[in-house]
Amino acid sequence: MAEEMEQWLSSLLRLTDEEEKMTEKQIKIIQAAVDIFADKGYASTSTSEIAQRAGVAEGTIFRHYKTKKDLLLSIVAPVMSKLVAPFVLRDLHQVLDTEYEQFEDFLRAMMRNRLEFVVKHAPIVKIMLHEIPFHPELQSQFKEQLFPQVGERLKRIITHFQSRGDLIEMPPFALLRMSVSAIMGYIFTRCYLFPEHDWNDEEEIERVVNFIMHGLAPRKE
Amino acid sequence: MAEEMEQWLSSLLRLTDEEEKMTEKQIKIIQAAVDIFADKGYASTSTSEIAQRAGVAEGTIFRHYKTKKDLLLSIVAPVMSKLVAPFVLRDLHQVLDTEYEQFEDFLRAMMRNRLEFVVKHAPIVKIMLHEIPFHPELQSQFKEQLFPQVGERLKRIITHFQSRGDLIEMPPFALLRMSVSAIMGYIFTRCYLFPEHDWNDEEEIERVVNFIMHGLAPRKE
DNA sequence: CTTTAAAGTGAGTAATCACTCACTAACGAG
DNA sequence: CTCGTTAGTGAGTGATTACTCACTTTAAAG
Repeated sequence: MAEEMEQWLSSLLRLTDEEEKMTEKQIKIIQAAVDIFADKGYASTSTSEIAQRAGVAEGTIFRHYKTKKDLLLSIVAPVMSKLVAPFVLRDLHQVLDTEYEQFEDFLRAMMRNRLEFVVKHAPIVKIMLHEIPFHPELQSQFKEQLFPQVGERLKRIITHFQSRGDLIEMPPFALLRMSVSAIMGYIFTRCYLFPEHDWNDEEEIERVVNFIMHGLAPRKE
Repeated sequence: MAEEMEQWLSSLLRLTDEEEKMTEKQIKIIQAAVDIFADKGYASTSTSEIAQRAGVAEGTIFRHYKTKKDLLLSIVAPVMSKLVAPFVLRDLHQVLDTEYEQFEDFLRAMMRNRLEFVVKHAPIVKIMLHEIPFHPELQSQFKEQLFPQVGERLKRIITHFQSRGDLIEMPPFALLRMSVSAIMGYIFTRCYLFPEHDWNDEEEIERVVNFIMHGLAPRKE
C-alpha cells in the first residue's frame, strides 16, 4: 500500500519527463505493448508477441518489469494521473477556482484542454478505460485517490458559480454529473466512436458549452 | 455473413422467449459464464472455470457451443439487439415517431425504458461494452446493422420536433449526440460508476430531461 | 586496459489453455 | 422393451502461457 502510494506520487510529480532514463529497447517495449494492448486488450496479449513486435528477446521485458501486469501499470498509471492532474494540482496556473470570471470560460478551457490530452494519448486512454474495471490497483487509484480530490475540487468550483446565481439550484453532484456527461459525451464520440469523422472541434466545443450553459442556467420567471 | 445476418434476425425476433429449449445444465453454464465474464473479462476467463462454477463437465460446454467465443456471442448478441430494439422495431407501440406530442415526453419515456433495461441486464451490458471493441462480429453488428437504423430513426424524430420549432437549429446529429450523452451519462453513473448509491431515478430523470430541454431549446430573443 | 554492474539473451519449464473424443446416461417415439 | 438421438462426461492433447536462469554483451568508471 505504501509502495503503491509512493509509485502514484512519483508518477504525478514527474509530469514533464517521460521516457527519461529508458533504454532504446525499453522504449520499444513500451511502444509495442501500448500498440497491442490497445488493439487486442491486455489479457489476450502475450508477452512473446510484445517482444516480437519490439524486436527484443522475451527475457528483456522481464528484466525491466517484474510481471506482465507491472508493464501494464507502468503504462497506464502515469496517464491516469495526468488525465486528472489539472483538477488535483493546487498551483496549476491554467485552471484555478477563481481564475475564470464566467463558468462558460471555465468549461471551454477545461474541455479544450482535456480533449487535446485524450487525442494525444488516445491508445493509452483506451487501455485505461478497458482495464480499470479488472485491476484493483487501478480501481483504488481512481476511486480512493483521484475521484475524491477531483470531485471535491470541481464541486467547489460549481458551488462558487452557483452561489453567484450563474447556475440553477440543484445538488452540486448532479450539476457536475450533467456537465461532465456532456463534455465526455463529445470526447468519447469524437475519439472512440467516430475518430475518422472530420470533426470541427471548436464548433462542437461551442455547442456543448452552450448546451450546458442553457441547460443549467437558473430558470427564468 | 448470411449466417450472421440470420442469427441476428432470429435473435431479434425471439424477444420474449428466453432460455426456451435449454437444458438445466445449459442455463447453469450461461449463468456462470455471465457471472465470470462480467467479473474478470472474457479473455481472462477459462472454460474450465465456467464449467466448475456451473457444476458441469468441461466437455458439456462444448457440446452446446462450438467455441468459447460462440458462448460469448450467444450471451451478448441478443441483449445487444434488445438494447436498441425500441428504436429499430417499426411497429413497437411504446415509442413511435408521432406518438409523443412533446419531445420531453419522448425523452422521459425513452430514458425510463432504457434505464430499466440496463438495470435488469447490467452484467451482460457490462460484458457487451467491454467486448465490442475486440470482436469484429460484435462491431459489425453494431456499426453496420444497429447504428444506421437507430441513428436514422432517431434523426427523423429529432428533425420532426426541430421543424415544429421545439428544438434549436443545429445539425440533427449534434442534437442527437448531446441528448444521448446526457441520458447515457446518467445511466452509466447510476449503473456502473456508483451502483451502490441510493438513487432517486424519477427525480434524476426529470433533471436530465429538463437539462436537455433547456439546453436544446431555441434561443429566445 | 581492467573491473563491475547493468542490459540483453533465448532455451527451458511448469502450468494452463481451448478443445476433442470415446464413452455412458437419459429419454421420448414406435 | 427397443432403438435412436441427444445430453453429459472426464481423461487426454498439443499449443501457448508468463516467467526463470545461466549466460553473453555493452559500456562507463577507475
